[in-house]
Amino acid sequence: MKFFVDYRESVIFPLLDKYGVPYEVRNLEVADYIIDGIGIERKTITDYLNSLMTGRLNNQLYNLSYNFDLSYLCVVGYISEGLIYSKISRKAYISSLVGSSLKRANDGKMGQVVTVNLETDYDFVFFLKALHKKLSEGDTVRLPIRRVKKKVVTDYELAKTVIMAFPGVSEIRAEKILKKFGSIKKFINASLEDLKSVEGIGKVTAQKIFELINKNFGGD
Amino acid sequence: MKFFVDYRESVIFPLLDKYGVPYEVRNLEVADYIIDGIGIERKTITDYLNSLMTGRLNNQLYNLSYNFDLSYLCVVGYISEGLIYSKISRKAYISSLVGSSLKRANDGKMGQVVTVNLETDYDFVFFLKALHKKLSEGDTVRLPIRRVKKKVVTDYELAKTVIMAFPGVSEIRAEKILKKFGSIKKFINASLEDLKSVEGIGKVTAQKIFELINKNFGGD
DNA sequence: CCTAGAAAGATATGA
DNA sequence: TCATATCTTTCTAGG
Repeated sequence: MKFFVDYRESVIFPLLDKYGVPYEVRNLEVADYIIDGIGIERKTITDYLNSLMTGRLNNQLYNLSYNFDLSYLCVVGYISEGLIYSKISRKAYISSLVGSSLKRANDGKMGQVVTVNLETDYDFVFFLKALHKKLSEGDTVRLPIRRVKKKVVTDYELAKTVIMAFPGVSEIRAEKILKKFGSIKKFINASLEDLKSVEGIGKVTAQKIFELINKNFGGD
Repeated sequence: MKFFVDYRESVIFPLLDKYGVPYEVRNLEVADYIIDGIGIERKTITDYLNSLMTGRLNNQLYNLSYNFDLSYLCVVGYISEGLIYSKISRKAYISSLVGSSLKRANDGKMGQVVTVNLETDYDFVFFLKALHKKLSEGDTVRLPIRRVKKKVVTDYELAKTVIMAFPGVSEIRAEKILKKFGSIKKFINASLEDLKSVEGIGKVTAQKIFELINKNFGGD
């Protein structure tokens, strides 16, 4: 997965190198970093407070929101320290946190900007690394499988776990499925009608399950 | 505008009084505070790190996301200080920030959870006040909250998750299985020989998987 | 959330 | 086919 860094972020390059984050330098227009369509803007706390004062922050948030479905505004530094040397009040800073998360275009269709406070540039690089890793793994989203904790796991529990891995199926439905079809194989080979006939599974869930079972991802 | 506070948040009551935020005490199920349909959960940094360790944080984030289009997880305290007295590594903490912002339901339709770090309970109360004020003013266009356009969870990921639910199969093997068979259905209907022929799956694992797939647990 | 290390199993080799 | 050694992956426990 490509990880683009704006050439002006040269202070961060050595840290990226040090912590083994592979990147490509570019001249980026709207953000300092882009990973997989997600924009990241890095600001020191001083920068942040200044932009807040001049009103430039609003524009930048708008740009991020306009250009990315999801973007991060990473504020690097210790808040209290930054506030000491700034004319901005603590109150105004906190209000800005509220404002940035609520702000939207009138059509409500713009992207979410998430403001993150990180203490140091090291933290920031770890943040980038974690983001890069998560996105590469596609792990952002996989639902946790509720594995059975006990040491001795029965086949019945294992089968249930497999069935619970389908979207929209939790323990109760899994039990009903297993009761109705008897085995994983029979469940997988069930028709859409059969799936719908399970108590607690409606047509939407049935459809989703059915599609997932049959969907082809290539293969030999 | 109604501002509901859970009765367990009594430590915050005096501060709310002091700073003139009008509220009503309730027994709230899914959040500590609710303003205009927005849920707010307050956690000390210690709580946050503990929940992270036990995995409870995931459930709580899920609940927030499930119940509110927009919700805030407010972490109160100094991160560095919290980390000193915790078994969680700094890296783990930062990764958790990434994770929480990316977490979604598999259809991408759930609410956005915004994690905010605030240094003190005073800051937290200012945060509430600012939020209450902004929402009362209605100067922010809030709804509809953006829905993620593309599926955040691909079907491929879901299929992988299902396959990973089998004992002895984790990410690497799941990918190889999906690559070889192409779909869940073909995998489930594979012969023992076919299973064994997947790279990384020997006769022991193949046998276990095969038996689990075909084992009958009764059924109608 | 991460990391480390144990445990389990896969694969390669040689007889 | 089996025994052995080495390597990979999974999975759990601990931080």
